[in-house]
Amino acid sequence: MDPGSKEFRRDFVRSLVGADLESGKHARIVTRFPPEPNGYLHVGHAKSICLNFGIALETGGQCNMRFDDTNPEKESDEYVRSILEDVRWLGFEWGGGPYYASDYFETIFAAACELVEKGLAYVDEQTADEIRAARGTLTEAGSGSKWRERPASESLIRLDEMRAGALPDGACVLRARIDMASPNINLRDPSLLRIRRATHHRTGDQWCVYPMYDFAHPISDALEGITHSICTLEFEDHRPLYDWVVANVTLPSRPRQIEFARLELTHTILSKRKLLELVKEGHVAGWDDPRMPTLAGMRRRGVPPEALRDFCERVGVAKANSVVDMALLEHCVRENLNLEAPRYMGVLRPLKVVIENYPEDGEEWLPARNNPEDPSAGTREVPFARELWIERDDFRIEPGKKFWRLAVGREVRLRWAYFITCTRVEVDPATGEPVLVRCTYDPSTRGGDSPDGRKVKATLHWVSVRHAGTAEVRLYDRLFSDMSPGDDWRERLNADSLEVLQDCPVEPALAQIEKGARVQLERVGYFCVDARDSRVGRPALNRIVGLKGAATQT
RNA sequence: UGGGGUGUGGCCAAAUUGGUAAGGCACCUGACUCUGAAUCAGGGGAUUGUAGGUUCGAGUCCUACCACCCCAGCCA
Repeated sequence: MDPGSKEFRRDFVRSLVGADLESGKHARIVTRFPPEPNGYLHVGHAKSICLNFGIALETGGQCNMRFDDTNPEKESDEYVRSILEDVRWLGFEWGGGPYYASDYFETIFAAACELVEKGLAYVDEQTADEIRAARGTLTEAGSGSKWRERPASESLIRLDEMRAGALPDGACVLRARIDMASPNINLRDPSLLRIRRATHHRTGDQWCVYPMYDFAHPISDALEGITHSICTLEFEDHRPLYDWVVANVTLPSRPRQIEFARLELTHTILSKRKLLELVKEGHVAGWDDPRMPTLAGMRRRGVPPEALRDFCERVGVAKANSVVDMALLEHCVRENLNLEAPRYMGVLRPLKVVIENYPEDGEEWLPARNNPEDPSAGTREVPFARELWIERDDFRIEPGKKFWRLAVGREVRLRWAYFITCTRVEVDPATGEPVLVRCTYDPSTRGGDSPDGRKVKATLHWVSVRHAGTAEVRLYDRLFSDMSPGDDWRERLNADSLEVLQDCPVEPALAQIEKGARVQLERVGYFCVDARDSRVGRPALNRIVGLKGAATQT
């Protein structure tokens, strides 16, 4: 793609990148996706992944997969594995690597020495509390540490002791000497290195001094030749510090940081802390619960990665914090699945129908299109017999004006089969609910069309009682009833976010479907055959998303 | 309160050097239809945060104000 083209410059980040390419500032673009391996990836990360990998793909550059693993106490190998799996699932590949900030610890330490030698950093022996107290406030300047002016040689010795493990945790910290009176608090002599005796998931006990994000990130970027370091808005006022490091440390390149607004979605929460609480408190079944906005959850739910990528393209990239409507994600999923998902018939809440003029032990297999949107998907055969299951919602004892499905005296079509007319209904005297619907069929309408051209208003899905397989159906819905759950999200959990239906009759072909398959249950919605809980002959179907205005209305 | 950002229809989001508000989602209507889906065709909705100013003309320039977000970790 031509980076100068209007098509490429869809958003302000791509515009900046395109300009740098056109001006010749960079011959090749290198971006990076730098998660900290301390949690699972969610949709918000997907936006960043699509942006960074997308730009690399579109410009013929590269995007490095890099772990920002500078805080051993919170990070683990389990997270790096899940993150790599999620990125791969989303559909992206990285050339070299994956890279790790921890691979640069030696270089970062050398950079620390360089800064000290230049008089741009010093080892501060105040306690964390003292440092905090001296930092000042939003409106008052901070004051310099008594160690601020100590000779470089002295700091260098301390620095070596820090690295050698001669000093206890918290004994001192390396600080940049910038400006204690800066209105930007990030510039009031920020900490660069701290002592932490913790086993790192990759470097083990090799180090007891670890760099802070603000120190490690620009150096990591520069070492990898990153041209554009794209991050979220909250790092905007860290940019002066990022630039300070890049300018004052001897580095092979000068990356540029660009910030964009992170994604937020209605009806869910995306903060790592809240997601963790959701899991820990048992509101969901785990990180990959299909209701979770995590990539693992969405994958389990059955969201196609293509749909998720499409969604990320559609939300756009800008600097205004915004909350995207969940409906957009659902739209992307439907649009993808409408073309891709083979159709089957299955009944969620069964009601028995007897075709009284159909032979007692009669049976016939009728051809059905697998996907009306895609002729190449072919056809399959569906068994028809005298006793059928239909959806309870498709029958009404007292049909309203707007209800045009089955009722006594009404004629409807059974998908791919026959026209049937309801003659009477048997009702449970206790509840008043219909328990059996009696109908007659018109043999001349075999296949679903009437030779005399008469029309029916409704087409119902159905399953032969005798031939039915059974499935467990999990109806997933939005995790929160409220558009923006906020901090009292616990009170806004959607009590109906999961409804499990056992023994739902499904057509034989569906009972045999392979795990992981995504299908459409006609007139009901899109489902994914759960990879974990399905058994041969008894699939567990996760609802990905319902059909628009599904068959459960008046 | 200091600093850094952002404010365009319900939700996102465009708008070359100021020239008289794209598009998508959502919603509504009609057509079509063997999925009340899809598809197709229409439609409603914006005094572009507010108030002034410059200009023949401002979302775009100037001034003031308001609202919201981020920052005082030895987290990222």
